[in-house]
Amino acid sequence: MLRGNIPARVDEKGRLKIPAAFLEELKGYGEQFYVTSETGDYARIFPMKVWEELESKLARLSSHNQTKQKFLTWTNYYGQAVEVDSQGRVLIPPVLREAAQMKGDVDVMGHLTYLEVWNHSRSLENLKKSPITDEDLKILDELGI
Amino acid sequence: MLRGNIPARVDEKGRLKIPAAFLEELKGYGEQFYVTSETGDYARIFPMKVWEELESKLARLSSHNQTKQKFLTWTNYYGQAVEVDSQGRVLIPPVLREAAQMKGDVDVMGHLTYLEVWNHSRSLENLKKSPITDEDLKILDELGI
DNA sequence: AGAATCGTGGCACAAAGTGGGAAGAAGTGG
DNA sequence: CCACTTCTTCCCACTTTGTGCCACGATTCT
Repeated sequence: MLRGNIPARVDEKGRLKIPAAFLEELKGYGEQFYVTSETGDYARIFPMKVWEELESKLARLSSHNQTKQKFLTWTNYYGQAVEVDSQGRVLIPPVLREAAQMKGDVDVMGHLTYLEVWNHSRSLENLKKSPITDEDLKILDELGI
Repeated sequence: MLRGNIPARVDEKGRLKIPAAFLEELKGYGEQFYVTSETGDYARIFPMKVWEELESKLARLSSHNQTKQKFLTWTNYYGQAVEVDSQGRVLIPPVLREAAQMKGDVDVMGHLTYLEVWNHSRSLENLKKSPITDEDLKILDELGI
């Protein structure tokens, strides 16, 4: 399972080196990945199999389901199938590279079955937006966490 | 169960030697650990199994639960899976090393199922900020402690 | 006091990350 | 349909970071 955050860089050519710790975990899935986003604020990197499962879940929904349609429209817009190269790098598709500001310093976070990549400064802004309050701590405490 | 406080040091390379007393207690859990923090003020070292249990507790909550989301956002940001080496050391991930000032003297405290590590001088400040008040003593007394 | 264990630091090797060049492929415009 | 440009991919080399190993010093236990 993919967990935690490893800082990385996207080079001039839009290539992202997948941190070794994640690559190790992902190597059971082959070289095929699907890179996309729902919003364009970040990039999500799915092993192709994981994405296909997600697709088949969607397929069970009615084709008139608005939410499903929207999701597919956006993920299609930003999406592209990619392969990792021999040095463990993937090329971020230009559309997403632009939208999610995939250049320079980025944070690569594990989300159990896929990776989520944020532009580093955008990631910080995002954190600031969700501070943990004393109230939150109390709730967590009640849950035994 | 992990209890008490043992001073330790983080070396130049960001490695923390887990005090032998705690290591003994932890050896049933294997070499995999998850190092993270909610706030970045300290580091928490969870045996992977303990962390996974915590994750599954969270999984039972709605994905719209704000507190859960915040908690995961932060712990994911600071988190990284690590292994203890043959000498009982773990590498503190760079992000946390920076945020929680994991260098030089630190205090390693047992919290029953995980360890909490504070920069020593920060730990002192923290203690001073939360003195036990007469009010607290009264409450403890009522609880028969 | 002696033996054993624990913590600490240093060093050397290995692995991971980074960047750049050049060849190849794809796309564009004349 | 060809020439040119741009983007991608592959490969190599350098730098940084992490890891394993060993040895010394301190501490504890007997």
